[in-house]
This record gives sequence, structure tokens and C-alpha cells, in this order.
Amino acid sequence: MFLGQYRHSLDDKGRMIVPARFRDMLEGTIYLTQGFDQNLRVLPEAAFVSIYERVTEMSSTNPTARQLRRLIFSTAQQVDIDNNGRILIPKYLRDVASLSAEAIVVGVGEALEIWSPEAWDSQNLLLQDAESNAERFAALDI
Amino acid sequence: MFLGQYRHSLDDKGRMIVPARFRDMLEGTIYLTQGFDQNLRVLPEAAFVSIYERVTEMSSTNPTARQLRRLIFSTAQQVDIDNNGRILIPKYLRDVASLSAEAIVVGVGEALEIWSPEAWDSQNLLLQDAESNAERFAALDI
DNA sequence: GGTAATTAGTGGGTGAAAGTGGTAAATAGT
DNA sequence: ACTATTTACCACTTTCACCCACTAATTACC
Repeated sequence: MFLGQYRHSLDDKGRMIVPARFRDMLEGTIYLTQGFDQNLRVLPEAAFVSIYERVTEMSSTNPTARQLRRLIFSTAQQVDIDNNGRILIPKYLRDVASLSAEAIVVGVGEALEIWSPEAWDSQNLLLQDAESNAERFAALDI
Repeated sequence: MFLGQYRHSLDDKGRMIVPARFRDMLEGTIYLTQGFDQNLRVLPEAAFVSIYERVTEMSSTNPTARQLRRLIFSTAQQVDIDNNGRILIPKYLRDVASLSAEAIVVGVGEALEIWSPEAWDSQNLLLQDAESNAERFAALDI
């Protein structure tokens, strides 16, 4: 289970540390894809495969399904963790998420998300809004 | 069952004693999460897992579901009790609850809550207001 | 009720691991 | 064949988890 948030630097080659807490859960193949909110998502094999299966099941006559398929697969990339615990984020994905010198890595349960500090700040403003939280949690009935 | 309230210090590394009374009920994995009122919650494994399952079931193409997932998982952390009976509260969670040198630990039945002294005081003022208590709790029908 | 013993709570130091940046080697493209 | 870009490796810095020592508080026993 991926939990918590970390701030790490990106060097000029686009390499970023995977927080140590997450590393042992990311053994095997790792997939890096574009997220839905100007962010990136890091998925372990199992999670990616389950998305893959659900998307390929969708009808290819449905235009939205075709777009979703393109978004997910055309931006996806298989990545490795190097000896120092880093992954290399390709240029086009750094652009998608406006990443430069620093990145926020966020655990969201079955996956990780990578945000630019600015994008995460504004996302966080939304998340810390007490009123809408009340509504969100109401749906969950905790 | 967690009952009572304790005031304990937080050292400059962010470590806080778990009151001795609560320790034997917190064996196994424990989770520290953001609460609903600028406080933190400490949950035993079972309670957190049930939340995890309900949230991960939700569709990731639904924006509200994604936000809920972020809110819950990005502000949660699995924590260990060290040999001295302390837990380490990550910086981002201390910020959420405005914790610095001291904290109030409160038992609320199935979980613990951690408050800054200031936040607890104002919460307490609300609780001690007898008149409005009568009205508020009347609706709950216990 | 006083004193001793044990448990609870606090603080700091240290070594291993995490994180960062740079250089060298290898590969690919022109 | 040479240059540019990528990949692998190495060395330094910083952080954090673990350990130890001390103080305060509580309990038990006389």
C-alpha cells in the first residue's frame, strides 16, 4: 500500500529518487504513465495489467474509449530503478507534468503520483477545503 | 477501547510517546491519518484496511474519487512504535495539525486522536457548552 | 505515609542507509 | 570516425532509525 507524500529533487537528466518506503513494493516491472490531472502515475505490474485489461475490453467503436486507450498507452513507459534507487523520467512526461528541479511523490493506495510542487500545492488547496471534504467523506460513510 | 486524554511532549525530531495505557491495544501495524478537524487519527490495522478497500473500489476515471483517494492516502502513514514507546509523526502531518512542542492524545473509542493544545482547547470549549450540547446531541438519539 | 523499586517519559548521539550530483564509459546517430 | 546523448558507476552529503542514558512519575511495600 502506497501512503504519504515526499519531496525529492530531479536532476538535469530527469532522474528522480523513488522514496525508500516505496521501493520494496515496486520490485518487478514498473510502469510510468500520464495521469488525469497534469501529473504522472507510477504503477506496479499488477495494477497496470488490471488497467490494461479493463481498457482493452472497451469497445473500439466508442470514441471516448479510443481516446482513453491512447492517453494511457501512448504515454506509458516501462521504467527501471537504478542502483541508487532512481527512475529516469522521459522528457515528454516531464513536460506533461511541468516537472523541473523538484517533484512531489504521493502515495495513493495502489499507485504513486508525481506532481510538480506548484500543481500539488493547488491540488492540496482543493483537498484541504473542509466543506467539500465533508461531502466527499459523506459518500464514503466512515 | 481507547479512553481518556493525555498531554505529551513532541521532541524536535517529531517523536511522540504513545500513552502507556494505549500501547498494548496497538500491537501490530498501526496507521496515522489526517483527521476531520485539523487533528490526526491513529487507527489499528483493521479499521484502516476497511477504509482502504472502500476507497480503492471507486473508479479512477471519476475525478471526485481520485481526490478522495489522494486526500486519504497522501495524508496517511504506517508507523511503528519504537523501543521507548514512541511514534514518529512525519513533518507533513505535524503541519496539518499544527503540532510543535506538545500534543494532546485523546481516546475516542475505536481510535486515538492527536491535537495541538490550542486546537484541543477550542474544541473543548465547544464540548463544555452545556446549552448547545443539549440541542446538538438531542438529534442523535442515544 | 514514607521510601524504594519499577515503569513511563524525554533527550541526545551515532552509524547505516537514503539521497544527490558528478564523471566516466558505452552506445547510437550522423 | 567523431560527436552527442544516454546509461552505468562512484563518491560525497544528509537524514533518519536505532540505541543508550537520564529524569520524572507511579506503584508497591514496609
